[in-house]
Amino acid sequence: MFRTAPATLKGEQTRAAILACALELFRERGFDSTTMREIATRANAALGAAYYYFPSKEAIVQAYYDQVQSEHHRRVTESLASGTLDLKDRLRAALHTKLDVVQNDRRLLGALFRYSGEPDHALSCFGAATAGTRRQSITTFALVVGDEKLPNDLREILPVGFWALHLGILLYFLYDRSPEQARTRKLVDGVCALVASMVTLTKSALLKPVRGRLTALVREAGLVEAEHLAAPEFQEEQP
Amino acid sequence: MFRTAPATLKGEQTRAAILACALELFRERGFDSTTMREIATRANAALGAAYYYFPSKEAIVQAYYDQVQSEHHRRVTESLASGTLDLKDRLRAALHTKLDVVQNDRRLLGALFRYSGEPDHALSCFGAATAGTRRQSITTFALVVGDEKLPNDLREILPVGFWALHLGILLYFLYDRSPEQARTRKLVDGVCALVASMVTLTKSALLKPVRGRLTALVREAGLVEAEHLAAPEFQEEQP
DNA sequence: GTCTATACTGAGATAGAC
DNA sequence: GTCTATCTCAGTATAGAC
Repeated sequence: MFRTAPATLKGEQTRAAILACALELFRERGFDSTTMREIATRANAALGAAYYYFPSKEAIVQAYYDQVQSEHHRRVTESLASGTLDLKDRLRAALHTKLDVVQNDRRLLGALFRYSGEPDHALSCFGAATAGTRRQSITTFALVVGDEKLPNDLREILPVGFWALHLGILLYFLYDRSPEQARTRKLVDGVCALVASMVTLTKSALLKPVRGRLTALVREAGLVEAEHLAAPEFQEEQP
Repeated sequence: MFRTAPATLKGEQTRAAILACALELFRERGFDSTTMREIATRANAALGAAYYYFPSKEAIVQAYYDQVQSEHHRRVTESLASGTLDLKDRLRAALHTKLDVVQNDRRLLGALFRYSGEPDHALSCFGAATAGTRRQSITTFALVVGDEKLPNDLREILPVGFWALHLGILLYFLYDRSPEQARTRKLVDGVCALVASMVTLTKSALLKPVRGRLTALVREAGLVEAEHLAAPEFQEEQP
């Protein structure tokens, strides 16, 4: 995604300083109005140093997001450790912890979606280059599914479905101007209750055929790969 | 959204030339690798002229998309004129005609999503500045719902739901490398059949409560406004 | 391998003359 | 309404210090 981790301790410190100062500036002034030169200056480094570690300004946000994700995984693991939560509450925990992690970073999070419509861009959030990040996030949502007693086809698509849902929630969150994004929090609660009900319902005879068609569709569309770890790489060429 | 229509005939011609040449270049070389200088040169205009009519490069794509949308509305109206299609086939017609209109423009369509994560940007596809465009598109999908016999709450949210679905399809389409995006076409067919089945099912006693909760949630989230014409403006401030 | 310093290019965007 | 000149800033290049 970006340059490999620094080998030396000093290198690691420089990289961390650049990342930290960049995030400070993004939070203060937003992503666009922050320049790479300001970032380097605040980090007491030369412009070249910033570009040595991050190939572009957007790559810094991507690095931030990788941190967000590992922190999210940690928190979800922690929340589910007791093993006492049902599906609804596990999903609630996963979505709320995600929001907790990014709560103060709405001004920079938007940059992550900048290349979402460009398949070949290195920073496209659906592109091949970010498949690793995506796979990890889906793995986190696979924890939410856990060993819930579910039909196999549902088990297969639910992690990807939850991941997609969480993207939608993040988008809503970005646009939510209510104090502390309380509106998004409320939406999360409602959505989780609804999703849990729907999952239960798909076991009924009435809905079984629809469930089968849905899962077949998702599979055929290539939206889910083996082991619940989607890497939506589309085959075939058309140059 | 962008500058108002030119007053003079000559002005209108210049604007049209710039738009046409820009689209040519975007199709040939993609959005990013086309420069505003090249666009102006090909249109026999100065760089300043291009910026006089379009405040930014992305604004040109937005102008293109407004054309796409009015053409889409025209085609949908035409397709539904006979009045013989059922809900599934009306939705199919709406989605396929949309794809027909943009079929050869995948290299520029992606730019439309560039500011989707930035609420305040003039070209955010979910932002206040593009509410008009969005409202029109939802109106087109309201035609698909038509006078189908449906519970009122469903009638209220379906146009917005179809519009959101169509955005997802467009995104899939952008990433679809199968020849002529046959894969997307197949997905559309599957999705339409499934959606129609699900709409029918929501009338059953088993699903009525879930339907009520879903529609309540969508309403509370502010995703649908009066008269089926959503303008997702979020209230309250948090400066 | 990890930087500093500096100069340079390209392109989006703007100001102001006409 | 249109053009020329100019600005800003992301990103590159290079040469060298440690």
